[in-house]
Amino acid sequence: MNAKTRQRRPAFDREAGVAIAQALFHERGYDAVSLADLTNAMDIKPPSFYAAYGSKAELFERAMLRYAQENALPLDELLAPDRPPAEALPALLLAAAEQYGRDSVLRGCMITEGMRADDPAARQMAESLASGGLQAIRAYLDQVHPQGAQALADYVSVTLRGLSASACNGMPYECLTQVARTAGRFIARELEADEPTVAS
Amino acid sequence: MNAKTRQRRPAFDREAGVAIAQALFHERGYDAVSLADLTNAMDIKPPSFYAAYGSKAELFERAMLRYAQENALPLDELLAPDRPPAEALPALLLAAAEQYGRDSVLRGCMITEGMRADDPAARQMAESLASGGLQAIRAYLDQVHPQGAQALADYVSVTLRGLSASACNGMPYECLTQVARTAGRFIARELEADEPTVAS
DNA sequence: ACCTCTATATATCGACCACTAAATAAAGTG
DNA sequence: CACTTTATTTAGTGGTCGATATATAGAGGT
Repeated sequence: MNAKTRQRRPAFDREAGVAIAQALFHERGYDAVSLADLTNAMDIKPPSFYAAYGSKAELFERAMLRYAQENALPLDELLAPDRPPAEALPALLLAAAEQYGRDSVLRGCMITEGMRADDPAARQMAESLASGGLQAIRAYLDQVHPQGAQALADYVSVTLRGLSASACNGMPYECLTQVARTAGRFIARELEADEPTVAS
Repeated sequence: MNAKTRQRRPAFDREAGVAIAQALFHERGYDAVSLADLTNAMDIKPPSFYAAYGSKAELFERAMLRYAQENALPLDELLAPDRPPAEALPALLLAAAEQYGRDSVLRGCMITEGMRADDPAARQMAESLASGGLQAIRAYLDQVHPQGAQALADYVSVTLRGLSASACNGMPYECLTQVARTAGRFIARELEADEPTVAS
């Protein structure tokens, strides 16, 4: 028999596959990454893919969770309750802009952009993850700036979305950070207008 | 022969088809609207579609042009050269927020969101159309506020993108307009800090 | 009435989509 | 070693994608 017998690779690293998927989904978005893209990048066949991850949407969720653990902004530190909002919010915006524009290929916030997927399941996963961050901002502002907390949180949310979308469309790093500094300066000025001096 | 002979409708209204396509593309985005969606909504068959519009991407361009003519913000009036930027830019942001959140189904800016299409041709068409609006903002600021015109234009651009993306993801009308007013107030405060009184 | 031209209808096209049934090679277990 | 389990392989599923070849029905001119 000169017919070459079927060969089989050893089991592939599932966590490494999640990392590969994370990069692909972040770079192109959920809908633009096909199963063939994923299996080619991981060098596996579709049945191995489904045995390991269940479905494209489930892998997307694992990839977003991995992104959140590795790349999410340290909201606990940025929005520490003892930090004044006139300092914390500008720092948050600047940190976001720096991360969104740092890498030339992985641009914007993977979770924010994941909320625009055409697939409803993938979109809800992203929205669920994103709501956690927004709630953290809201909770921080409820503590340190109760009057107008919702309005400020909404302003920050819209600005973060604009930064992520602009980063995805190629706005350069310096431009993103300058916009973030501008918005941060605006916020600080607004807050200092309300409370020029500390109470105690 | 009892076989029913093939029937043929009279020629369909091509401009009405563009209007239908405009609504579909605006509501769901370029990639999420299929040929079958378009031909079903127009009540025509694919060959009629291609005879009339050439391709899905060409129809998307016609739909965006129609959107620009009908729904685009009146930048000429909003950014009239004799209007002070502390008044014009807040008005621009508020007008955008009102339009992006007015309709419950046609949300956000069709052109801004079109820039996120997976199809490169469709994306470039949208980017080309959007650059016109950004250039108008930039040209206005070069005239009325030459120092820091680019930074202000970038800030406005990012805010507009954030408003459009937030509108698409369901942020309510009142929330969008409040954020726009907040950003407008920030801009006005910044400009009045630079030029507290008029020179002449 | 006859012919011409255009736009329609039928019926696909090949490519790609996410996903899977059946067979088999490797790894684990006694 | 023999046996079971697990994960891989090959080879496909049915469906949808954007786009089209061919035939024919209608409109208009003469």
